[in-house]
Amino acid sequence: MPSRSLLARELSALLKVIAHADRVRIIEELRSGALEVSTLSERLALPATRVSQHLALLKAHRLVEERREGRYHHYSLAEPALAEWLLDAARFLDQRARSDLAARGVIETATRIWRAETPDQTKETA
Amino acid sequence: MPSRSLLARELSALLKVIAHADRVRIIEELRSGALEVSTLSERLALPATRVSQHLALLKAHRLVEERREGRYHHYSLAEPALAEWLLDAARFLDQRARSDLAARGVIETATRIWRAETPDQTKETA
DNA sequence: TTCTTATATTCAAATATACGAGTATTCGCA
DNA sequence: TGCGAATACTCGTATATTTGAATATAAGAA
Repeated sequence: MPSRSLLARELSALLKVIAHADRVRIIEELRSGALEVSTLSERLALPATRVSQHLALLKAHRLVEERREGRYHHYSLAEPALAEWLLDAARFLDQRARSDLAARGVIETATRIWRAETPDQTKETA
Repeated sequence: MPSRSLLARELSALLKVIAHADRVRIIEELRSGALEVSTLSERLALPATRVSQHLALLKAHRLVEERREGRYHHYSLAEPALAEWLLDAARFLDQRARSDLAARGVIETATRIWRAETPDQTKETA
């Protein structure tokens, strides 16, 4: 029954792609729609090169899609639900981290913002 | 506003812990209750040493809990919902992998089994 | 065409992770 | 007490990932 371990391998590969602070932030930022590399670079305070590299990886795994328009490349989530699923993982954070973040209201705020900013995104899985 | 990037770091750290085929399988196996290292070792066809190492990592991040009983150490998911959340990620797998797995019915079967085997687990977090 | 901006690619060094082998530790039993 | 089984820990090595710097491409403006 290698199909089970196959699924495990696919899932772990997927998680590996997302498991980077920069990429998590990129997915966060893309929750409400497409953005260019330069915009992401500003918002996240990261060099554009780095953002570009992360986006290339995310794109290679079909987590984001690229739409070129002139010299700007717009990136968007292939599955907007990904952002919600990801934030949902906050449930499983270590208690210390969770209470720390909860104290600052980060998770709650993020949840509210994400849900508010992506009202219909979940439906249109185009 | 470093709280956002703090959340991203915590989430990525969490994903990093799960992002290994062996550990995904361990989480799968633990979905229906506690198991010993030796049982996991058999079921997954992995050396016990390796299983033990993975469990130590999962435990360090409070994803699993240990209950010692004699010389057997029973491990269980700290949050049984983790297994469901993880399987849910199959939605975001690359289309190629997804259709391959779908053709074999792996995801559907797994979903059914997992849901069926974990009816009340969500409540008894002991 | 030349210049400028936006994004990609390549390379090498630093860092992190995975792995097995060997060695502890802990427990139950005699 | 001593032995064997179950699990944990500590290494060194192999491999993978991350990173910035440098270079390359692509598109619009002059």
